Amino acid sequence: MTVTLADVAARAQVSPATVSRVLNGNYPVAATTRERVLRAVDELDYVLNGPASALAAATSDLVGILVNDIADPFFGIMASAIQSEIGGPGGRAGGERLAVVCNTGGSPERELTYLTLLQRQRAAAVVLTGGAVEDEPHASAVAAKLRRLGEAGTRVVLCGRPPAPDASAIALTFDNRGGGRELTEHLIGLGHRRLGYIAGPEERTTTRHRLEGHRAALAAAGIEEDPRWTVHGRYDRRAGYEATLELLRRDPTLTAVVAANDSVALGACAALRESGLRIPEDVSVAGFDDLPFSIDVVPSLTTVRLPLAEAGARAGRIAMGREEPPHGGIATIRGELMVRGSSGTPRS
Amino acid sequence: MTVTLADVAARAQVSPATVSRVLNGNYPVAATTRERVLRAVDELDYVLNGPASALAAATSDLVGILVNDIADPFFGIMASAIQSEIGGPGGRAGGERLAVVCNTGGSPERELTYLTLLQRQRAAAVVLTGGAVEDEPHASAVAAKLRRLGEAGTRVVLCGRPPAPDASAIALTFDNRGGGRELTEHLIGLGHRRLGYIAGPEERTTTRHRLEGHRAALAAAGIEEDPRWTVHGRYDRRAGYEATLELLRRDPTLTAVVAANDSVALGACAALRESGLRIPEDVSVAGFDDLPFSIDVVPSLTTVRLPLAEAGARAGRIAMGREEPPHGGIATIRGELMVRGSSGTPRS
DNA sequence: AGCGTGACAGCAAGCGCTTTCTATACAGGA
DNA sequence: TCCTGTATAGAAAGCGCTTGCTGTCACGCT
Repeated sequence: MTVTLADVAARAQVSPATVSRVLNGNYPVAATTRERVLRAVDELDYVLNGPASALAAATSDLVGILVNDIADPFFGIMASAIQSEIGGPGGRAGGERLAVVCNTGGSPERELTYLTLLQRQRAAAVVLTGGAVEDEPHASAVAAKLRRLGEAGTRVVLCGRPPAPDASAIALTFDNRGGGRELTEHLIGLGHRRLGYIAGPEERTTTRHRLEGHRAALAAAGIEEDPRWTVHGRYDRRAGYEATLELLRRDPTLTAVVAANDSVALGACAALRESGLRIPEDVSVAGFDDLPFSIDVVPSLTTVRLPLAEAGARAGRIAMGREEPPHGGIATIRGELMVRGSSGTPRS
Repeated sequence: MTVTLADVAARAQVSPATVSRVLNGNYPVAATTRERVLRAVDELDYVLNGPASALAAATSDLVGILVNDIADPFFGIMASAIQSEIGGPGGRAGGERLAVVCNTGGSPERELTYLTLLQRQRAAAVVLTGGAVEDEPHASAVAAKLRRLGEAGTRVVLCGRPPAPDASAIALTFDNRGGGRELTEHLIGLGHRRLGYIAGPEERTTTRHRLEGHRAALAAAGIEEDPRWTVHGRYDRRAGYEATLELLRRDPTLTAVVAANDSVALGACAALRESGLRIPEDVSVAGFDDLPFSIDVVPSLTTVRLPLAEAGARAGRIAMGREEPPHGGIATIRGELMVRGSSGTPRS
């Protein structure tokens, strides 16, 4: 039914071994023979059987990219950058690899299952992006799985994710804490003293780090934080919208709202406007990530730019063994404060 | 080194065949035996070898999702919906499938290579999303490849993509033409007579269809189009920004700008504002797709909502054989005009 | 002339699983 | 009691490819 290596070999009048070697190009084959083989491949429209070759060679050309939410540009941008370096089709020549992005939806179980699936496929490399879940049993399960993957020869790289406690994987981490701190310092510098904070889901590292940075800035300025000023929600505009309404309900005198990320900030802006508040005259707003739309909204968003594409590209190269891992296996990538229209001095 | 089926069998004191059957659950195995096997699997921390099982069974649990640009929420949302229905981890129970999204970057070659890679992996199904490239040789190469995939048992579904000429694949198409027409009719209804159009890349079906809809509306209203009113660019904000500047340069009297999609519209808004024009008082703006941010920008964007998530989910179910394909293999999905703040009556 | 030496090509042994067919065991029914 | 049917387990033959090892041949050297 389907064409196999043997068929090609027969047609080219060579042994299957020779065909395999022509296709893999890692063993000397005379030019004329190669030619003959390639012609046969072409004529028969032969396509290598991936599973069979993966089995025989004990390696595969699959590279997994785990993301929390593929519909979120934060992950999309990173995934895109990683993938372009993985050198899937169109990347630099050489082994064509199938870069596959897996959407965990932020669920620890799915993350684990995808990891198992990739392990099952004997993936060549795995890149995990975005914040991790801090739930203890899950965290150690993931760590164990990553260790096992590493032992099996799969290269594991974390991108925008805190290093594993046992440092078993190479990690490119975003300095969420530092960015969060800088952002809030900026607002404090403008004169704000009552700042609401819309945090992400409780159990995520990203959420915690950004919040810690925020609080560190408050503490450094001697501002005592009111527990009512913090609300948790998901990382999307809807959550930002609702959280802002809640914040306003709890304390209408807030002069600034710091959001967990740009999408949340967008929702916050909508809520503020609907509440009749002007930005930034009445309330300042700040985001995080600097996604593409952030500069276009009105007023443009004050935020912390994270070099998502650069980090992704680097992670991709490291995963492919095309770049040296950072010294010590861990690199911290800093964000850059982008001061724009959504932040201003508080109303007196 | 690595644990194999045979190791598990030895430990559980059964034959490899039995272990395989326990794992695949499609053959009667006594409860006590099953139990013993599962315990052994657990104790040895055994993970099935995907390639080996795919080879032996001649099927795999990979499902491919092709997207033009993973960093674009348009595709992210669809991919996410498809994936959740594919029932990757966390989906409904049963066969766990590895849904992999492949980023073609809009390049025909990469699209083709990914298709080959998926064919090589003997993918269970493939979903192609978004507009196709109209370049003839490429189009027929893709069609041929899809046909071959179909013959090999891979289910092929097109989502948000025009049906293949030979109707070889199931297609869920967006009515881009109708949406484009409706949108422009709306603007004409408001009194606009000089409308700029920022189209996507020339060779894409989506671009052409939306533009045709626009022109049909103009023609129906007896408005003769000035060729200077159309500019082509990519589907991103940057392109929208630049195209708008160009449009303004060519004809400063335009009263409306219709963009290829929401991101482009966002860039257009930025350019207009920087040119000192108010929206919609001086110039109306319209987008397409109704991405999540479109309702939050100021002014909120008049656009055509495409049910991306619903379409994706449906495509996913069809790909998994969990929903009947539409009658005739083709379904057209209509968009819905969303009239919002960015469109108004033209300045007299 | 004899022979070491490259440069290629082929043989054949798996890689780890699935699955068909066969074997065994026990329960009823005749 | 013997035979048949049913439930369950095992033996073994691949699935299509890779690769270590074994030729074979044509040179060029001594």
